[in-house]
Amino acid sequence: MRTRQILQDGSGTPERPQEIRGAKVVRLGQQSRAKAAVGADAEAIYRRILSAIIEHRLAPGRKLVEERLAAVFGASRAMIRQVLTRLSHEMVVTLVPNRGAFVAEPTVEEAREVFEARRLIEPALARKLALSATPAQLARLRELVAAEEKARAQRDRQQVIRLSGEFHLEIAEMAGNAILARQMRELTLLTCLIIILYDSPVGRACPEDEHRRLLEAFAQRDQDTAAALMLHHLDHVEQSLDISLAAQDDDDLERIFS
Amino acid sequence: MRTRQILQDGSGTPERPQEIRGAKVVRLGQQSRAKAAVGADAEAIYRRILSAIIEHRLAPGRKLVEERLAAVFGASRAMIRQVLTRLSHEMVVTLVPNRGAFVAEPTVEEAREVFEARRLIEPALARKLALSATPAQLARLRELVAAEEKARAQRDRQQVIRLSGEFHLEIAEMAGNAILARQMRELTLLTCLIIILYDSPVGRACPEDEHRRLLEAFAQRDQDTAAALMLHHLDHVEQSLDISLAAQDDDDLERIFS
DNA sequence: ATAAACTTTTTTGTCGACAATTTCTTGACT
DNA sequence: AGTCAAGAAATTGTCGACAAAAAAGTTTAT
Repeated sequence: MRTRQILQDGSGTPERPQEIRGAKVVRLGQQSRAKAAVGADAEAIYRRILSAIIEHRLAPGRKLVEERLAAVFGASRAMIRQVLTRLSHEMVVTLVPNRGAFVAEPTVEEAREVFEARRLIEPALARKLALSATPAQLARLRELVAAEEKARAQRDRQQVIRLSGEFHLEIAEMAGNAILARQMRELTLLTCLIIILYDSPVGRACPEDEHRRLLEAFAQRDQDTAAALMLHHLDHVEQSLDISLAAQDDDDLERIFS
Repeated sequence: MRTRQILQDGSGTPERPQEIRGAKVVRLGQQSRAKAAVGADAEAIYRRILSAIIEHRLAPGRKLVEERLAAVFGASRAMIRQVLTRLSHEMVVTLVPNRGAFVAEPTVEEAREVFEARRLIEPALARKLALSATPAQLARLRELVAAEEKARAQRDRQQVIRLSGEFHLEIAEMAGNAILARQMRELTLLTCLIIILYDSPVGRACPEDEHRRLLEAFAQRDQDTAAALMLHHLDHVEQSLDISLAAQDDDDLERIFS
């Protein structure tokens, strides 16, 4: 993956002193190729943990013990702590006082809310991008869709989820509203967790070519179609979860008696 | 708050710490009456600093020196640091590596983006609330509007800004989507900063009774009117800033040559 | 055998100290 | 004077140590 120059990330936009700043662009946490067992800045650790969560190597609910992580990354506990608080602000990790950090487990209610939020925001972003997309941007999106289709062909479900999220995030960033892009990043990350949690392994026929059709609408500057497709796509993804949303209720037994 | 029973499984480490969460509801940082010079948990410090920023006692761009704050609140520097990173994640404070923390100064571009985001989200929330508002909720909103009108009558501009933000935030929370409410909190906080920065002292005729009319639409369960009023209101507020948005360009001299 | 009470171990929370960096001050030079 | 450089002061970044809390393990009594 190439390092792209986009100003974003959860820790706030660097106001006045525009550049300074590490400048590393953090997407949905693609795994860093360098295995680098030692020497680690907070940014790198952040990305590796995020990757592990997105790629489901750290399952939702999993406890993240500070000292353990510190040992793994050859970092101090303070640094791990810093990373965990950042992840908790991004809602990927739940921080429970005196208990520790856990990979977030969005509830069914939260899942519904996330999709409701996305339905409000993303069609509007699609509309914007349809109006303004440059050839370079379209090429970049095509690249992502191609990678996703390839991963799908190889039945690499984790990569499909990650790349699909990245596709939506890229659209948000291209739409030219950094604030909304930031919020979409949160929603996209949450969506990855939700899919991991609530996706039914049976009815797997989700986005298929919907991303590609969306892309075509961008290319043709067809705002209405782009917005409509995006809305439909989101509904589609949410629908594919509904089955398990119901099934999940059984699992809530412990929560009911508390 | 209740402590929930967490089931720890032998092999892996799946747990579910759902929803213990901060629990304390933090609004836009109403000033705590207790001046409490000593003994301070992170939450209290957070609220006091946020209050100071919202109420413009800490102006945008102002540097926040850790040790100074630690002395003021009788807390350790580590604790201040924790609060500052939280504020930076909420975009109220900008954290510059090796330089320190500064009260955020949203750019004109960011201001535009914030209002664009709000136009997408808030009319939908207004529509939802119009459908579901309970008498108690309406009473609470009436209370807020009354307080705002009183502050306006007393020409207490800071309180007007704060209460106005609180009104919008309350609507977001009542609308029944916690994710969106959270995002609206960020946007509302940013809006407070934006108004402080870019409000023209001349054309002061902003929301007037718009909040009250919105409230009436809720009371009558008139979804369409509520959404339309909200949209109009947001445009109105943004318009009132436009004059200074242009004027601000002059001020950007330093930014241009950097 | 079960459950409560106690003890040990693990894990998190907090602080102060030291190193690295930036900012301010002083002084020399053109 | 103005600019630059070196030193001093202030400020941030990082770490390890200790205290507090929770979890796991052990004993004891019923």
